[in-house]
Amino acid sequence: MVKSTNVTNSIRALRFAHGEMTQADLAQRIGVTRQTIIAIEQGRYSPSLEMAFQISRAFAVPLDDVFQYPDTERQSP
Amino acid sequence: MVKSTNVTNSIRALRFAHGEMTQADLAQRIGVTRQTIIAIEQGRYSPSLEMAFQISRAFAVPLDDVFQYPDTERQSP
DNA sequence: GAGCCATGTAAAGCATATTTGACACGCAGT
DNA sequence: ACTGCGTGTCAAATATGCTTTACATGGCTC
Repeated sequence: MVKSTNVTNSIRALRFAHGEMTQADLAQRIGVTRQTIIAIEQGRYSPSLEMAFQISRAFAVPLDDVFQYPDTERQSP
Repeated sequence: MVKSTNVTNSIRALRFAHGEMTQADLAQRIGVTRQTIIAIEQGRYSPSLEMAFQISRAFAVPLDDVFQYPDTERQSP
């Protein structure tokens, strides 16, 4: 498996929209490492559902507002 | 870490609400194994975000309709 | 120019999710 | 009683998420 992930996110945008929150800040607030935030923010892999919920809650927005799932996305049509 | 998961779901209910869809059916439709469906349905572990999106899409409902995340869940208040 | 801060990269290792295959049980139909 | 189906369980193997540590860069301040 070489594909990174199909889920995109708006974390970076939300971070700035929430008072210049840094990656480290967000990481701490959620309870994960900075690494994890970086990787997710860059779409290297999709987080666990729990992580996703925590992130969306950190920004006080619905989950669908943070993560977008592109259409029916076939692996290899 | 011994806790299984904090995320609950309504998969079983949705399956029946969608024409007696069996676990195997759902698994195939989503592209995972029956094992995975069983485990998630029983809350043994929380799926990846992608999996969650696929499941909710299989039922044509918003993600928050399938998975619920309990309050602010503190590990040890 | 030295020092701090925010961000990015990399590798090793542990934890968890997902797969595969096999078996058990209750229930309906023949 | 036998068969098929939906569900559940167990165990081992592979894949992926997450952590830890360490180092590199650009921008900023002093």
